[in-house]
Amino acid sequence: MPNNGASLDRVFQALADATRRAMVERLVRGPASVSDLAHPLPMSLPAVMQHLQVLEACGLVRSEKAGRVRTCHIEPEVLRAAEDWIVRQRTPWEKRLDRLGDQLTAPPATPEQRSTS
Amino acid sequence: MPNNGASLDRVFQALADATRRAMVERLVRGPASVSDLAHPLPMSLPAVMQHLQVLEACGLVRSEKAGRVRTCHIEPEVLRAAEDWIVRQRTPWEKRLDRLGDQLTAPPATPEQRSTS
DNA sequence: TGAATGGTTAAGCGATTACTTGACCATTCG
DNA sequence: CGAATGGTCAAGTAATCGCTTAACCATTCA
Repeated sequence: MPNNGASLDRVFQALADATRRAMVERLVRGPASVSDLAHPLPMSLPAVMQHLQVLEACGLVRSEKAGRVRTCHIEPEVLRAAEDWIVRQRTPWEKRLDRLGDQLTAPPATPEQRSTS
Repeated sequence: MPNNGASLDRVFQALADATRRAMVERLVRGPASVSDLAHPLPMSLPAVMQHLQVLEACGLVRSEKAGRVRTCHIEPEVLRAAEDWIVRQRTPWEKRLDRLGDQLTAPPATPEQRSTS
């Protein structure tokens, strides 16, 4: 289960594009077809398809085809995984700020010790 | 103030790389020099420098040089901006789930209306 | 002074991105 | 049937990415 690093790569990479974020913003308001997604975007349909493939590759979006129309919907858990990583970063530096309150006058100390040398 | 699209692009792009995320994970535990950052990473110093430049370009990290050592620290507000975008997406689909509870039996309706045609 | 340490610059390279155009397939409907 | 609609495939391209090596500068210290 690639719930780890490589998949976070893909999720953040997917979110690193304004077009794709716009597609996500659209999909959180409800499912949409590929051309619904494409309609407000200033690019060709194949381009939108490629963005959609990026979103699907990282699990952020899923889609099924019924007749000739493919309907896309968002997969909120993956969005949540990205959020979780960020939140997990916040916790350590919040703790650090606590300790900073305790020992504001402590010596600068070693900011980071070299492993063995 | 580029609190908007283009800067979110850069932040997510910065986070879309495992090396850069590792650097962030390190920095949330406290400031570090460039070579501190580089030490656990399987790549050359210049490569780390380039990653650092990406992190600085999006405001996620700041650094000052004292003597011959450059000390880097994280800039939590930018991390927060990325988190905020994700959270803002969660809200609409949570609301959507509420409405879904109300009208589970409603007609499929128009998933998205074409603008004018 | 001169060597070690810490960082920086520049050039180059293969891989990946974000598109494009053009052709094409499949479903639906007059 | 045959045209319109919705989507897909393939190839090409310019720009960006992640990394390397080699050379170099600046601070510190024996």
